[in-house]
Amino acid sequence: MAATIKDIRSETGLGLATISKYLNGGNVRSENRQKIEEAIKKLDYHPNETARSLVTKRTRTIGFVVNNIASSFSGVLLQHASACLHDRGYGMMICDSNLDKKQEAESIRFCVEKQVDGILLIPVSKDPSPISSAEKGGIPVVLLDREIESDAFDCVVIDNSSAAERAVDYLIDCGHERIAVICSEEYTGNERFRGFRRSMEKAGIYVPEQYMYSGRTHSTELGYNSMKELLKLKDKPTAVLSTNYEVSLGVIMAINESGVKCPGDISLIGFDELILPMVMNPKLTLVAQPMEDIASEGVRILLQRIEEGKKFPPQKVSLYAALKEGESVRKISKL
Amino acid sequence: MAATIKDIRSETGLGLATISKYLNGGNVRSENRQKIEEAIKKLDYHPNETARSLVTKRTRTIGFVVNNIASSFSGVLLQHASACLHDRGYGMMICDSNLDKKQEAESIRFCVEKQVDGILLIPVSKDPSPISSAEKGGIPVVLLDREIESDAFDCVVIDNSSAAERAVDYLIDCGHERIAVICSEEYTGNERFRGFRRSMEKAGIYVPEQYMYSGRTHSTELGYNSMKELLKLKDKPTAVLSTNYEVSLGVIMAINESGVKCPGDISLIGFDELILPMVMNPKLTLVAQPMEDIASEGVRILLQRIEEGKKFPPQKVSLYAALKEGESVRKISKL
DNA sequence: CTGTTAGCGCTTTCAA
DNA sequence: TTGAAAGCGCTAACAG
Repeated sequence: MAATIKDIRSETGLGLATISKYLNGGNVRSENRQKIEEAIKKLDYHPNETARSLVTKRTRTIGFVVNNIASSFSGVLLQHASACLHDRGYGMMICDSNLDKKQEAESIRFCVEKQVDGILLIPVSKDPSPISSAEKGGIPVVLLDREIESDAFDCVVIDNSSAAERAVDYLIDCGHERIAVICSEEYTGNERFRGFRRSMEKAGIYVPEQYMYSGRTHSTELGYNSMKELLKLKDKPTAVLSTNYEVSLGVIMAINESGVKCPGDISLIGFDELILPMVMNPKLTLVAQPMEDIASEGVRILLQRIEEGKKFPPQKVSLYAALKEGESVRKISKL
Repeated sequence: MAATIKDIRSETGLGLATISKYLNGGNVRSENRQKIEEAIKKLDYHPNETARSLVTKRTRTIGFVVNNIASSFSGVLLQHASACLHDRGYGMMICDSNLDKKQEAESIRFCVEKQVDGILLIPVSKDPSPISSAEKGGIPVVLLDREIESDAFDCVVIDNSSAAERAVDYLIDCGHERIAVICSEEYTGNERFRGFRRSMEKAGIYVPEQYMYSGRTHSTELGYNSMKELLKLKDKPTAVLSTNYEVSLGVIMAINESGVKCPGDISLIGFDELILPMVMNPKLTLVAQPMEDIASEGVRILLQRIEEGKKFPPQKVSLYAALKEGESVRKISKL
């Protein structure tokens, strides 16, 4: 049986309050401090966080509810968030929504019952209703990577539409006009599609229907199938914007399989600087999201919200995502 | 403020014990059952798990301490383990050891203080000492993917050395003799190297020093650098065994960069059927680990251990990893 | 600075 | 079946 604070009392003859105060960094006469420290060492005492939580009503644990734990993107976010939290003495309880609203609601409910102090959420959809249990429980939620249809929550995103716009501007600058886009049908996909449209309109380029793909299927498949279709066209695009990591994987599979050369035959811009773009040949030109900043900002806001409650209005942080040139875009000399 | 069991008492006029019994699935007169259910709905009551844990001494939370959360391998294991645990009503607290023994010890200590019921551990090294805090606390630990220098713990691994042996046998069957190996310097790397040796000895093939690489650097770098060296050799190998996913990424980078053709100029066998092998061209021939089984077996044993304590001896489960043929190995017609 | 006392919200004897 | 009471291990007033 693990030692308790009462064992320390028997060992030292001091009162519980004194020991508790010592444990929480309060002032104790140095003579007593010594005694306590000895007893702690002797008994190998470690505070029971459960008991502590029951009275303080803080578990120093936050829930990380992620739309899809299998995606590399969330893995990296997880890594950074976990590091930030541990640095501040917080633990992280992880739940996978598996791209399903119902599971998302359950995950949040689960976290609330576990009395987490706050929740970091990568939402599945724009629907705020799965979060209701956290709201009722008064548990703050910070949204990561995606907004939802409610401005009641703090939120850290990148400026998806202008990042996509800059990417397409770049393609156009390189001389491309026949540009296709493949995007997932959710928040980031839609935003990035908007940026694509804006850039093309600005340049006065008409985009035929068959250059625009979007879908709700698993992203890698979407990328793969869409690219296959694009390559069948008689009037093929010269460049493709792929709006997320998984889509890019599919696109690359299709390109490789077809024996088409990139960037010789087709140029490609993707999103997210994860492992593949680094190992592929040619190096992928991409929009790099500041993963570490997304995580650390999210954690910072969440902890502040936990400290201060609703003393400040919901924060909407939009981070800048830079375009990183690789070698997957061909520069077409203009006439 | 969230409703408590006392609010239910005020609402129903019943005793705390009765309500508690209902909550825990005990027998209650159906009349009272109704009352309680109504009150729960009306007050939106949800039990406080912290309070419950304090008295039952079970948190229904397990710790997942992972050597390196950034690796795709652990991400997939995480996903499966999390699903298994949630199915059984358990939560998962995640900690990253960041490939560091000290951080591993801290992570385990952290989990113990959080009163987790058990720990799933992908160890950083073979050293059992970081686990001591869990042992002292009487918290069961199940090792995943790697063994350590102690047979006191349950453990789920694959049969690394024979899987590697089969892979090399296959290369030899395909007519290769000049076979190089690149392995990380830790448990799985060493085991797989043993399999490599066994196969080569069996076939009576001498392996020159410069065909064997191992190192403690980050795996992707190791693969990249080693492959670069191999390609400089005048007497190049015709095939390479890469003993883990990250190493393979590096190897592929080096191959791509050098303009060497796979499998035309060089054949490659890797480990782990994750995303890259599926998107790369040619499809990588590899040893596929049964990720889902590793996770579910680990969870099963851990929960059993939590239930039954030391009533049964430490389990050592070794799962079979199958070789999956892709197109990255050239079949050399034998003379 | 120290100790006493009263809980946190729940489960669990034990007697009724 | 039910309820009163004790207590899980700790913190937080409040007196001393």
